[in-house]
Amino acid sequence: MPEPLPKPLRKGEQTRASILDAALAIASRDGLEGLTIGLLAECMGMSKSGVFAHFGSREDLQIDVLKLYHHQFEQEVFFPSMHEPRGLPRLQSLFRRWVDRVSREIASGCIYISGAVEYDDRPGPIRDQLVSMVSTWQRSLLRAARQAIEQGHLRADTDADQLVFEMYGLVLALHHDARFLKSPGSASRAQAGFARLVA
Amino acid sequence: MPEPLPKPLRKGEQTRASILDAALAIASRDGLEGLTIGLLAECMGMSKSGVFAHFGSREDLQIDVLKLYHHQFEQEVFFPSMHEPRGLPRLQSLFRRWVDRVSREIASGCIYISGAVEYDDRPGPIRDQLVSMVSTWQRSLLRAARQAIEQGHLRADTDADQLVFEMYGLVLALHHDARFLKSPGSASRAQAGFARLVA
DNA sequence: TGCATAATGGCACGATCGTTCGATTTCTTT
DNA sequence: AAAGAAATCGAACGATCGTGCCATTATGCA
Repeated sequence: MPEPLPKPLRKGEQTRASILDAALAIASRDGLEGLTIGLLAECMGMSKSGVFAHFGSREDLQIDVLKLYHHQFEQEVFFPSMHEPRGLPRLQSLFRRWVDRVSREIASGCIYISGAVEYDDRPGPIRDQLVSMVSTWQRSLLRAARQAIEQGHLRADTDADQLVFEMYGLVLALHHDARFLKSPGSASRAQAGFARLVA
Repeated sequence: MPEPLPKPLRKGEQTRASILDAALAIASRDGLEGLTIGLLAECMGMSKSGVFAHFGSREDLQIDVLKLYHHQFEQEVFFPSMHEPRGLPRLQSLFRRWVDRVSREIASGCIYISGAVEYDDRPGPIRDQLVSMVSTWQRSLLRAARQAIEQGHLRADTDADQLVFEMYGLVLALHHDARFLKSPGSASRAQAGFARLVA
């Protein structure tokens, strides 16, 4: 019997993937709202309609960019930390890898952070997707924090939600000071803040 | 002798001021990049060119909006705190009033915070103005923190820059969680974080 | 090597943007 | 009240946006 789903042919998927890569780079620098079909086409050296044909709409493109970013974030930050033992080591690994990634992103920009500002008052599928991803990430942090408390690595009266709130604040401050104010040494400030948090 | 500078006549200045008010409201909700002449004209019930004539360009309008925001921020947060005694009381007042203002801004949005993301990679006069204002605010916090150390209200080995970094992070987390994630109780989390910082 | 199909380009549309210009209305002052 | 200045409007411009349509080229399989 023949393949009922002939599986989208090679070339298309390949260029689609490299378009998505370029789109992610643009969205990181200029924000998801700055990701424009024309600019993307120019970066790819192809026509607007040629680019457009790979996505049903600009919104679909933006959402695919978000999913790609989420995937990379998981691969780089979340999954490696899951190999650390439960409790404080895992929580520390999550935070360290997170800070490392955002530090490396200073030149480009973190989509979770810029997206939070761009879509804090703009309902729709993009905002929904973004909220879902950020919430997932915060829940992962919360779970690790609670485990660290259970394991006795943190004081028993620690407020896990408050801890995650302040961890997020440290990374937001890092992004703000480093990327906006171009102030050096923000990464070590974030690390120092975390050290004091879990002391 | 006649007035050599007949002083810009009444009507113009008055409508210009109310246009600026509307512009500030729009920029708070949609960001400085979302502040558009057409939208502003619609809000004011007048023509695009009628609105435009009050400002040399859109960029000038945006900068004037920034200056207005800065002025309001000073009036509401900075100046009242200067009546508090030097040291911890003044620092606490600055932080409390700051958090109060951002909390009230949850419905509209804080231009310092959204602007930092919008213009972190977009050089030009608007970014310059924004960086200057935010830097001024951070220096004010830093001065108050140093005075609190001098007065012996904080431990002598306190790192004032680190303290300001973490204070800023708490407010950024408040803005993020409350405005983007619509999560309640963020204001008290920010206050709790500050209390632990100065303990 | 053909042929079907996928991938891309060219072109145009309506909308919106900032901005300009000239006419017109409204205000201020003499 | 008349004159002069200031304020506002209406229409248009070029640019850019997302998107649809159709022709053209490149690709993968028989």
